Amino acid sequence: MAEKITPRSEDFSRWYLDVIREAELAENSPVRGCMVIRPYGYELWEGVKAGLDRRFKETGHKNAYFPLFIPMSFIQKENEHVEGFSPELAIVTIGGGKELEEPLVVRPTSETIIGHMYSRWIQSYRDLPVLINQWANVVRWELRTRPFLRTMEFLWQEGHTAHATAEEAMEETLRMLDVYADFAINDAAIPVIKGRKSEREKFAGAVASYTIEAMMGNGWALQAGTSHYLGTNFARAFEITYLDRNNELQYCHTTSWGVSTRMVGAIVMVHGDDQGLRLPPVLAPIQVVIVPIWRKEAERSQVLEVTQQVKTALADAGIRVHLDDREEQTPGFKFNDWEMRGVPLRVEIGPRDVKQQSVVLARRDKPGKEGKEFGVPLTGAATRVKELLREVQKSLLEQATAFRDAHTHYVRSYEEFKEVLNEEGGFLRVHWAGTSEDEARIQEETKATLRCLLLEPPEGEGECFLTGKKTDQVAIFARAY
RNA sequence: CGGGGUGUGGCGCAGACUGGUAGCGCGCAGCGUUUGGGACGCUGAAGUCGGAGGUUCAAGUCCUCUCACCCCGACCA
Repeated sequence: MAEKITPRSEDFSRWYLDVIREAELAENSPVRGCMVIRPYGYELWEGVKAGLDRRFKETGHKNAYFPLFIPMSFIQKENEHVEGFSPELAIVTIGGGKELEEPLVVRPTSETIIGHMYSRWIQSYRDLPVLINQWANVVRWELRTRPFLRTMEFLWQEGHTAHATAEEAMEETLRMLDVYADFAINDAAIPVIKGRKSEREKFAGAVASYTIEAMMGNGWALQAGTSHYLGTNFARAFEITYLDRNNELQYCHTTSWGVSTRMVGAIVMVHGDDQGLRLPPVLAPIQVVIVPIWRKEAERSQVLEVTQQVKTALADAGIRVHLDDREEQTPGFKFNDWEMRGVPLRVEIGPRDVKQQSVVLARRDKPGKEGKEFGVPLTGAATRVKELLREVQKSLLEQATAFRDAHTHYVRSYEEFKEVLNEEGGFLRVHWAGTSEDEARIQEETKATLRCLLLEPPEGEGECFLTGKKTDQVAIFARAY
């Protein structure tokens, strides 16, 4: 049978597109730059949503919904914000067959309209903080798109909070960055680096932007989530004010933070291998697939009876299980098919197993025989499956961490920087005291960008690899999506 | 927006230079044999050859125009 997935080593970008197509996560749409998220891909996104939403609720946030359309004038109220977004806005100028008096912007993000509402809702310090999140779609007119990583329309959540003081707002900004990191590491099994964006890379309108950066399987970086401290920029633009205890009018300090369907792309690119997807059990739509095997008609009913029992036992144990009883496919085909779709664990049940009252378990994170366990007693199967799911989750995180660490290099000079980047790629860890112009030059010459400045670098003081100046600031540079 | 490429059953492609009744693989449907790592046989359905115009007795093939998509570079969750 023809190979449907290009090997990763041959062409990573092609591999990524192949996996997304073959695993039926998403497909290109008739509209250029947009994608259709198919049920399996959407279930994965629902897993991401569930993990994040739970954490948002636990940290005191409520969900709400704001409109898709934003008056043009709102976007124009905050200077940097307009400049940052105007090239990528989709604008509605005709409605109901008539030219609109004021064009409506299809939201690229909702700071402005939410700011407008906050100015009405917030009067007193007693109204603060306001902690709201919304799940929504947004549109940015991108020229160069890639499924999940960058599409013209994408799904995300955007949190928007308002606080009395800068300290509180900053605390919130960093708290949500921690929430993102916790989700990425524990649910998505993606090791991420928390850091601050440089002036050049920060969000348009923010005072400071923070990021979680992940390394993809080709050594490139991906910003998997961002959290912004907006200072009083939007409060001033939208007059979000409150009276403090001394009856004095003050501007609120606001934050915003977002994670998008890009996270799905990250999961694909961090864990996937030449066989296809490898999904972390916490997020996998199907955690366990059962494949029945038989030769003769007599064996069929016996085998199916046992697979049905196991399915029930696993479902009762709270495991997302699927029984693949298709008769038109051979077991071998099913093995490959479900591996390609990234199901973490497979249960094989054939006549031999029925006789011994046992099952065969195969884990996705380890190839072939190495990942198989034979003769697992039927009675203890659910317990063993649960253990293995935990192990697979842990193992995926370990593998990704080991990969990232193996491809992260501390460099001391620009020469070394270029050499390592060319020969190995990956993350370049440097002491950094350069300017935005230096950053631009590095990008031009090497295509690497400053991904983030580490929050608490363990290195201590050193010399900037570019300028030689003493600094305790440590940065990660990398090629990025 | 600059550079490169491709449009032919659902998908991947051949056919084009040299014009002469549209073909292959996969997939799909039916039947039978199969089933512990991507099964096989037989039968069958399915294509205005991206679009428009032109040359010609005759155009998937030659000419002109046009549209769309993909890939590589400048901006971005």
